[in-house]
Amino acid sequence: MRGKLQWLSQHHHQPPLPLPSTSIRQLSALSPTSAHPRTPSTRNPHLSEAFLDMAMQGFSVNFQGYDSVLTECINRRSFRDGQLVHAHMIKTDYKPPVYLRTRLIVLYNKCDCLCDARMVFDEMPERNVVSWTAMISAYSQRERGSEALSLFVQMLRSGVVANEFTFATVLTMCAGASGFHLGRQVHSLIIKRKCEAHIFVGSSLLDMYAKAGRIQEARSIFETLPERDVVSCTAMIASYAQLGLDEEAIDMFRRLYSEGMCSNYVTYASVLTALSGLAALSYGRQVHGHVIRLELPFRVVLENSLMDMYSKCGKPLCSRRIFDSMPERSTVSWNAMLVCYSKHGMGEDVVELFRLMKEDDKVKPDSITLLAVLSGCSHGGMQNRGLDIFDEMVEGKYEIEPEMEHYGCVVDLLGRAGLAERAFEFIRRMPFEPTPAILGSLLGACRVHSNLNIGQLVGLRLIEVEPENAGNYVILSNLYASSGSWEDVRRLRELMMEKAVVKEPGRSWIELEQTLHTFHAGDPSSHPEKNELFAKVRELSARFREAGYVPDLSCVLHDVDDEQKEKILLGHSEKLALAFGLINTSEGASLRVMKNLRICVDCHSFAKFVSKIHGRNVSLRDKNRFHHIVDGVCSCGDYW
DNA sequence: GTAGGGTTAG
Repeated sequence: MRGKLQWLSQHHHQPPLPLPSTSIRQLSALSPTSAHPRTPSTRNPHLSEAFLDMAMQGFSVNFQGYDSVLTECINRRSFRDGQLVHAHMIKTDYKPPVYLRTRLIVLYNKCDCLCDARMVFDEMPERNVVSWTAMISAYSQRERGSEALSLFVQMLRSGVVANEFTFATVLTMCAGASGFHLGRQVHSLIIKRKCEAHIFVGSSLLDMYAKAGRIQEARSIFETLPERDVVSCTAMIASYAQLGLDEEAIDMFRRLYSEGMCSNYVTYASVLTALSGLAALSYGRQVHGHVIRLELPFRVVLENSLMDMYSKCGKPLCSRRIFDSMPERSTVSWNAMLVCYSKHGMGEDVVELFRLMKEDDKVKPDSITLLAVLSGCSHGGMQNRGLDIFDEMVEGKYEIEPEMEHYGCVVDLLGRAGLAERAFEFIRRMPFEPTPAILGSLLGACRVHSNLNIGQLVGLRLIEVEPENAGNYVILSNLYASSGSWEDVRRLRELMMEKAVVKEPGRSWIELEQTLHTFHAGDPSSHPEKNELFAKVRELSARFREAGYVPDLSCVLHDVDDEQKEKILLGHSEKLALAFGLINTSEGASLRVMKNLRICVDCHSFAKFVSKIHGRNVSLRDKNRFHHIVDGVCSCGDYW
């Protein structure tokens, strides 16, 4: 049961992550200056002026002169000066060689003037691989994939041989599901050209495979790289983290760290993503200590991931402390804080923070902002405010077109307000076909408000479009059970057996003394304290029954008798984790439990009794949100 | 001269 998460155990010979108290100095020594992103050069700030003076006086300029002045313009991203240099070439009838024309492409691209760059490119009497790659890269950086791709094809057809720069650029463009097919073809070409051993090509290649979900292929590319650097190592760690393979991400970080890998701000941002997924608070705090002391550049990015780590570890106040101390904030920073409040059901804080964001001229709300605000209003019991904000959105107040997810939030808002009929009508009038997630949200609302009519309609439709999702059957079964329709519960169970539903195995975990303890539903087999644990859950259940707890058997859809159903319920992973926490912590200590799926009604009720009878604050993170339970009352208002 | 990894949601 302790399983693979043992990397967090204190029994390891070496510290699992570099601890702030012991190894800061060592880490500082490892911190690479070379890996810091390039900053615009500030040397020779008057070169352009000197050039312009000379040009005004009618001097002609030679190759070296143009080269140095263009370099300066590129470094300073000075469009105006660059344009004057370009105009001077034309005026003096200077015919720039390929090299200088390529410099002009780079300059215009850096100044965000893609059209000018393309014009220079089109007017080139001859082109080499560098000028082609510069132009392809320009399109790729501005997310103009189709133009970049068509140029790449033209380049190959014209007989110019692609080099490592070209391949790295094109592969980066192919990262993402839609580019995978092309990426594979590029990979074959790379193998033919024997470019694969190049570290830039290798890291973009592994990233391309990982972003297509092919983590094994990504890993094997990584393992066969002839050398590694901070980018290729970080790409591998980030790939695991982005796919939710958090333990693998941390294992990889530990391995590479022990092998002397350099880390930079991107590495730590990726490590924090993995720690957020695991809700490994004590390790997240250690990383926090590090990044402060290392004084890494790009603080905004790092602080954003720190905020998110604290949020996902159940510490919204810590997130806010970071947010308040930030010298500058991006839209992502605001979004991260809004999402934090939303997941923690802090509706008023969401609304207030959104108000402050609108007052800040430096940032502009985007689609994610509105998603966070709408879902925050829903989870935080501010339904009317949420509906108003959606109306404002439709009116164009935020200049953001509502997308499917925003419509989904409205269904959630209406459902939570007990307006299932209106939500149903809203779905019918939406400009989109409802996704399973939207139908699921309405079904959940019908369960809470015991609306059998609409619930049945929506539930059966949902099972039709998403027959493999066991959660749908369970919620509809809850609904049938609560209205006493036992015959329907039986029929539903048969239907589920027929469709051979495979449920994602339930898993919960709890962090105690820097070790994550994981529990799988119905399987405490390998844990040293298994007997004690099962006995404890039984004992708790019996005690809670005296206080009014009634096991909700409709949460079990197996075709077994009630006694067996109760046994299955007692084996739910979050109950095992809660019992483990009660046994191993001192009286009155808070319990922080994480679950990979949505919490079931019965476990939610069980957790409320834990808090009430044992005087423990329980913080439970499920797939969708946090449940903060104090004295038997949950912050979700029993709606999730 | 041209190039690779990252933070919020789902």
